[in-house]
Amino acid sequence: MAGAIADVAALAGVSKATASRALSGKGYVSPETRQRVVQAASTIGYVASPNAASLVTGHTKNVGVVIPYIGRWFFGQILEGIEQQLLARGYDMTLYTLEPFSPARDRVFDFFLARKRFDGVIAVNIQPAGDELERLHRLGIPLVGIGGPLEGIPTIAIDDERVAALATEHLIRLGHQRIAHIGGSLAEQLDFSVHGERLAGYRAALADAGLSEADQFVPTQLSMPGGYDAAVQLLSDPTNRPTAIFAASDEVAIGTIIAARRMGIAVPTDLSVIGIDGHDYAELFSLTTVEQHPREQGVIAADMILAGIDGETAEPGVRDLPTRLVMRSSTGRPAGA
Amino acid sequence: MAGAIADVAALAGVSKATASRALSGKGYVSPETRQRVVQAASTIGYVASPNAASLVTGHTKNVGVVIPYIGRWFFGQILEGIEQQLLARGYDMTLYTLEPFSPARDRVFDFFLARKRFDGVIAVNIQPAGDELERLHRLGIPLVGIGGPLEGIPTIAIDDERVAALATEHLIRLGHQRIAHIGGSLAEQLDFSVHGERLAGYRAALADAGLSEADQFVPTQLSMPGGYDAAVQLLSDPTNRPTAIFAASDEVAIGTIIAARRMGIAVPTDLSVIGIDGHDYAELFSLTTVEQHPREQGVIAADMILAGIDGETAEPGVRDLPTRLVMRSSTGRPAGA
DNA sequence: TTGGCGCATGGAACCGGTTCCCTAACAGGG
DNA sequence: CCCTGTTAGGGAACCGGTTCCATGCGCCAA
Repeated sequence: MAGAIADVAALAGVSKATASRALSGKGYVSPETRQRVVQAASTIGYVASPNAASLVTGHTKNVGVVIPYIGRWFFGQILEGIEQQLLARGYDMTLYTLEPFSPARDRVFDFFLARKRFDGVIAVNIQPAGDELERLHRLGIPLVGIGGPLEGIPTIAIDDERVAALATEHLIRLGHQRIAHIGGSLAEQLDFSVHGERLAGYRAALADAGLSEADQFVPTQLSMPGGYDAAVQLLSDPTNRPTAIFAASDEVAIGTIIAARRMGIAVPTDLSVIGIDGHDYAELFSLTTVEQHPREQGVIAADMILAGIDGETAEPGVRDLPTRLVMRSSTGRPAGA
Repeated sequence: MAGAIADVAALAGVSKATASRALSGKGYVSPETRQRVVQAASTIGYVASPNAASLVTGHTKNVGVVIPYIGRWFFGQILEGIEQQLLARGYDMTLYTLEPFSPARDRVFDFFLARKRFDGVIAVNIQPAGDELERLHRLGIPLVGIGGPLEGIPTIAIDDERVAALATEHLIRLGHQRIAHIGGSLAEQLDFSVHGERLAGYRAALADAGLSEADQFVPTQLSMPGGYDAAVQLLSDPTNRPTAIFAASDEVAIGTIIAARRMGIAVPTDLSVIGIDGHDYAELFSLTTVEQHPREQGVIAADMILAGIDGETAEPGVRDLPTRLVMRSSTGRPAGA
């Protein structure tokens, strides 16, 4: 191996100890000596081995991220935010995907996370099952969550119930009385408390407006095809059709719009559609939505975990991020109004 | 810290050496001793420190992945494939996003990749600039590429030129004579040789059919909004309108379809649209496309890098993966035919 | 009986850094 | 002039594993 610190030290004519101090900038080293060491390091092409350093310092400069999917827009945005921030601070990001009911869960928790490879772990939309939460805490390193609340872990999220209520109220204010909801399956609830909360927000808003009997919920996959299928199901009976649909995500909302178009139902004249996310494609479909900013969430989570690694103790609990209703032309007054 | 191998050894009443052998399964250990050691390890809750092990073995069980974006469908699929395969083999995946002209490039190459933290590196759609390629090789570890060809590195890809020709020929076979191409900007060519090759394939197919004078290329972002904008530009003049569009990606194709619908142009009656990718959403839009399988590509790349780490030397060069034309109803004969 | 071999195990070196502790030189203050 | 504090730098321990080498023992063949 070309380039251990001993070689640098030898070339510069100093001890390993001095070479280390010179390169790290800690401790007393005369300017000339430092200069010599730096020079030697660069001629050799020396790069420090993080493994060796971690071994003694106990810091790995590596953060683990556990996330259910990579490919979906929402999660991709979060990852980009996290990665950007970690990179800027000199940290690596090691990624594990942990699909809801994957048999790999145990493996990830036991084998990968348990080893002392990380300075901190960010759990994105992971609802720990069984003793998984305890195992996370046992790691003894800072933890940060994004999404659902995690016992004893500082978490950033949006207030899903309130956001859902906000979206539903927007439809109510426009005059709609028959408002359906297409949302995440409650069977997947294990990993996404989000689904239940958005449904609850929808129902609370209906109840507040005295529209509870109009409650109509169709569960589906949170994707465009999922939204499409659910919408077809919901809109196929012309005699009994909602005038507005609150979709739990923008992709679902877009799928809904496509279904409506294909069925000859005009949006927003015959059907208003609102989503949640602020997806990159929302504008293309003129979609009214409540924006959250997943990329921002990733940035904030990274900042929090870095602060935790630096010794600041964040109090557990959920920190709600602001959201914003963005009106476009997929929503309007119902035909009768 | 609770649980170094020395503690395990002490509890089992053996030496560190024996404990290590018992746990790794290498070397001679009597069954009873092994049993005792394993027992001790589990009562203590011992997990090996990969850093310490890497230090002496030289293997980190960690693969670096460099990729231009995370959030886009295509790259997300690749990542899922890579990650799944690495996880199954006990490897970690550390991720760096390297956007085409990002100033972070140098940082990634110098600071992150240069350290001896990886057993191998997978470069996804990275066209190295300047001495970046040489720096990759200098790492002295197995390298695998996905996408564009990389000098001296085994790469898996699809034959972009042929795929583009295939798609274009499909349109020609249907009887189209005015076929436009919406593709990636050649200014981004630095990172995506793909763009140029697809354009070349398109032109070659036109030339073969004696339609060269119909060549009409509009560069754009490879996304739905990108496709939408380009399509609007391409279709806005009714007197001079192509009857078919070959889009360089499915997202572009979908954006094109949306634009056409909004402009009152029927697909496929007035306009045929074909894409490339096999996107999850292709079916929803009845999109004819040439399927590649990015997730598969990720799996194969992971297998190759693991083989390389195991000492098998793969010869450099591009390994082309099969693709498949999937016909749906976004393409058809031109109106006049 | 002796030599050699296979198995089981312990001691110690080693991987490549960081850091503690110690010494030395050279101030400045009393 | 001596004591103390500050700056520079070296030696060595240490982080937590893996692996080389040496040792001991039982057993079989010569």
